[in-house]
Amino acid sequence: MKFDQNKPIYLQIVEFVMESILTKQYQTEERIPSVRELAVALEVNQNTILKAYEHLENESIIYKKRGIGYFVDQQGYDQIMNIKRAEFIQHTLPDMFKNMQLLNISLEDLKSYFQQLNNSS
Amino acid sequence: MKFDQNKPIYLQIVEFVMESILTKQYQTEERIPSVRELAVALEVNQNTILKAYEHLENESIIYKKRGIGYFVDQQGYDQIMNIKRAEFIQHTLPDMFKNMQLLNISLEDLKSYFQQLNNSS
Amino acid sequence: MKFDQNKPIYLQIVEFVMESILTKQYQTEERIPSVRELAVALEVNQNTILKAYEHLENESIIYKKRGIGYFVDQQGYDQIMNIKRAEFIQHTLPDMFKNMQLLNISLEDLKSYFQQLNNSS
Amino acid sequence: MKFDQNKPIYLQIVEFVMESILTKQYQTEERIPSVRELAVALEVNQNTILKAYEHLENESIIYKKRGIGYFVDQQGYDQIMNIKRAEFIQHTLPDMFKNMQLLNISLEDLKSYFQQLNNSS
DNA sequence: GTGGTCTAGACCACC
DNA sequence: GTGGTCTAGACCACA
Repeated sequence: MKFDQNKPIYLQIVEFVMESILTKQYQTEERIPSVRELAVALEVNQNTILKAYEHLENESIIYKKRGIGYFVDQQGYDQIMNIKRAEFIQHTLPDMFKNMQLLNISLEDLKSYFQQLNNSS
Repeated sequence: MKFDQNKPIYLQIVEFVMESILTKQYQTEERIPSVRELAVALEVNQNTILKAYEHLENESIIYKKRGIGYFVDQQGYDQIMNIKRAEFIQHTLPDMFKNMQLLNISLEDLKSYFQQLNNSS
Repeated sequence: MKFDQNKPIYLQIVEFVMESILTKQYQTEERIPSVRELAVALEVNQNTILKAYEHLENESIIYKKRGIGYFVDQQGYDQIMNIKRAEFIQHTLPDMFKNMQLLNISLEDLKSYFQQLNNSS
Repeated sequence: MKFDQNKPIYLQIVEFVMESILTKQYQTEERIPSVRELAVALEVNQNTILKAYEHLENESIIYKKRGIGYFVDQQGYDQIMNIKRAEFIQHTLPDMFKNMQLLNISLEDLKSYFQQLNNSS
């Protein structure tokens, strides 16, 4: 996996796990990869994975069973939705609207970008 | 001026100068405040201002004359637009579209958010 | 290491690192000394080393990994060659030819200087 | 006149005057432009011209008559030749030979560069 | 006056 | 451990 050097790696891993849960790759109450496994898979220090998992644990998205591993919390999916929705409305949207004004981009332009991205992916 | 504690001050100053140019408060080829002046005005160290100015100089947004000061580059305005546009298309947009899919938000929803923000401001 | 008092120390460090790469003392993708290490070794402030490294990073000669260190960029060697070649052709050469005319020195004279220097070294 | 922002302007003016003397545009014992005149002509601060003239005076290349102006010294021409020759041999040449080795440029290559420049000028 | 370099030292986030 | 930000203050060359 390639990481953006401008954002903390552990936060990018948090994102990665969140998306895996949102897309149901990790189901509710299912065990997620161990710290070691993921560290090897992503070619990252174990401490970095641990920090990401602790972060997710603090947000009640995953929980750990001692000696066994980390599991997707029952309320994990909903928690992620809440967090993502809040961030979207409080940061992503205002930020985007501000830039649209500065760059003179209209909602119509947005629509065509949207279609372009959909076609290419 | 109050600074966001989560972002480097010098980058916030970079933003500040860019917006001053975008809004024509600093005109093309006009002299911008000296390092010392701005340091006093913003209550930060001179080195912090200098770092911001050097950053802007690297992006060809401002240039310096020895012993005189910093000036808005002829192509400064366009450079800022290029930078902002690139960031918008490469990061803001894909990020937003991805979140829209995950959060199940449609373009129609976006439109109504847009109108809400416009009314309230 | 002794520094020439007429040139900024950080630029002399830039030169030093470049030559270490050119002479293969630092190999491609190899880690170079940490900011602190080099600061101690050269007896200068950490900020001075950092400034040199940032300069080299801007020229795509080295790159950094968060929390790990600086590494020689894949294209580092070529970049240095490009920079040095450009400087040679745009500055050193025209400067020399101009002086040769003013001082009435011919290409033949140059050849003998060249041989003198080679013999003495 | 356009100045290289990387070198002190007053030194570039020193160069300019030296070349004017070498090419006999300013003859021995002839009066050179007044500080004010040259300042206007080159669009530079008078202090800058003054600094250049004082520098040239220190090297016995020009001398001043109070209330009248600056004049090319009797030994001015020879002085310039000495200075330029010394600099050429001590700095320009070794610097160039060093770069030639690093860049893998031979004396033959130099010859062709030389002819190119002669043709284009 | 202007920008620029450098230091010593503190403090931070990240790996 | 790593890089990075920031400060206070000194000192310099240049216009």
